[in-house]
Amino acid sequence: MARIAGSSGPRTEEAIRRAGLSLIATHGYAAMSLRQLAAEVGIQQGSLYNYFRNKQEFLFDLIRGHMLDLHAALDAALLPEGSAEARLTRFTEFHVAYHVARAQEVFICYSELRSLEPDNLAAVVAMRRDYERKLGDILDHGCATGEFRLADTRMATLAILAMLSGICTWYRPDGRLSREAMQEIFTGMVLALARGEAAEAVAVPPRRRGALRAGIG
Amino acid sequence: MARIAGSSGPRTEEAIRRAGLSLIATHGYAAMSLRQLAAEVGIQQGSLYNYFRNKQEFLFDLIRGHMLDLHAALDAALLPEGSAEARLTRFTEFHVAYHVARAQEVFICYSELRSLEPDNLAAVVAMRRDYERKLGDILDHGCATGEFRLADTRMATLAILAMLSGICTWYRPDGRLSREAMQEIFTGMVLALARGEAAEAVAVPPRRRGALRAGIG
DNA sequence: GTCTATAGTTTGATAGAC
DNA sequence: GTCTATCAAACTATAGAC
Repeated sequence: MARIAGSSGPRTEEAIRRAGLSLIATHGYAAMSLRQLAAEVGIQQGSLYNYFRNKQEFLFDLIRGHMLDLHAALDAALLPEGSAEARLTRFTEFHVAYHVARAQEVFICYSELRSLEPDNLAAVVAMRRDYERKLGDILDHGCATGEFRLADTRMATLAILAMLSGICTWYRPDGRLSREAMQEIFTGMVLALARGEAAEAVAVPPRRRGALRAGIG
Repeated sequence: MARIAGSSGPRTEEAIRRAGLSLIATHGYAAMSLRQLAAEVGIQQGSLYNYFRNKQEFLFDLIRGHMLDLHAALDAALLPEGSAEARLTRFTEFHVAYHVARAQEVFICYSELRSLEPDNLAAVVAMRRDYERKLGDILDHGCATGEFRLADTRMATLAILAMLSGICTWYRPDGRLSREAMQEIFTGMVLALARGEAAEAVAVPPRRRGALRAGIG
C-alpha cells in the first residue's frame, strides 16, 4: 500500500491487476470505485488512466485475459484421444486444479458477466461456449461408447460445470483439503454421475405432488 | 410502467418488490439506482422511502423474506423419515422445482450476499447453513445405512447444492425442458452421484502431472 | 402516499504541471 | 508515469407541500 512516488510501469500494472481482482471478487465491479482501487495500489486515482481507457475496459481485460489462459491451459491438459472416462477424469482434475489455483479470477468470470457491455459480453460468452462444448463432447462420446449413461448430456454438462465451478465460491487456500484430495473426491463424484449405472433400478418413492406444488408458490 | 398518480399502497409495494428483483437480478444491487427502480414502478424516486428506510434495508428484506419462504417450503416438502434415497429424491425434486419457479430470487440470494452489511450477512449465512445441514444429514444417513458411498459428505453437500443451484443461472421459462423433466433428470444425476457405486472400480488413467501443473499457472 | 426540490456525497473521467 | 485539481454527472437520502 505505502509506495514511493516515481515511475514504475510494469510493476504498477501488475499491482493494479491484483488489487482489481481482489476488490472485484470481494465487493463486485460496480461497488468498486477507482479511488478505492488506486488507494489499494498506492497511487492517485487519475494515474489509473495510464493503464486503461475506462473502468469497463479494465474489467473486460481481466475477464478476457483469464478466459484465454483457461482455454490454453485446458487444451494443454486434455487428452486428444482415449476412453471417455480417462478424458473426463483429466477434465475434472484440470478444472478443479484451475479453480483452486485461481479462484478469484474464475469467480469474477462467472459473477461479473452482467457488468460487461454488450459487445464485450458477446465475446466472453462465445469463449465460454467453447469450453462447455469440450466437456459436452466428452460426455456425448462416453454415451456413444456405453461408458456413460446420461438422460440428457446438455443438462449433465451444465450440472457438472456448476458443481465444479462452485468450488471457487467457497474454496480457501487454508482449507481442510489439499488440492490433490479435492481432485480425487470430485473426480469420483463426476464419474459416478456420468456412469449413472444404478439410476434406473431405483424404486422411486411415492410423491405427494400436491404438497410439493404448494411449497413452491 | 405508465401509472396514474395517486395513492396505492400494497399495490405499489408489490410492484417495487417485483421491479427490484428483476433489476437486481439483471444488473446487480450496486448497479441498480433508486431512480431506475422508481422509473420501473412508475413513481418518483423520493416516494420509495415510504417503503424502506434505505437501499440496504430493501435488499435485506428481499433476501431474508426469500430465505424464510425457502425454509418453510422445504420443511413442508421433506420427508421426516424414510430411506435416504427417498429423502434425497424428495430434496432434489423440491430444490429443482423451487429454483425453476423462483429463479430470480434464488439467484439474488446467491449473488448479492456480498452486498449485505455485516449484521445482515450474518443472519442470512446462518439460515443458509441450516439449509445445507438438511442435505448433509440426508447424505450422512445414507452413508451410514450403506445406501450411499461418498468419500466426503461435506464436499458432496456443496457439490450437489452447486449443481442444483446452478439451474437458476441458465433456466428460462420457455426452455426446452419442462419442470417435471428437469426434476427427473437431476434426480437421476444426484442419486447416481450419491450412490457412487462403481467409483472405486475405475482404472485411473496415467496422469501427466507435469503438464497439468504447468497448465494452472 | 405521492409529488417536487434539494442537500450533501461520491463517482468516472480529463487537463496540465513536473 | 505520477501528481494535483477539477468538472459534470449521478447517487442516496431528506424536507415539506398537497
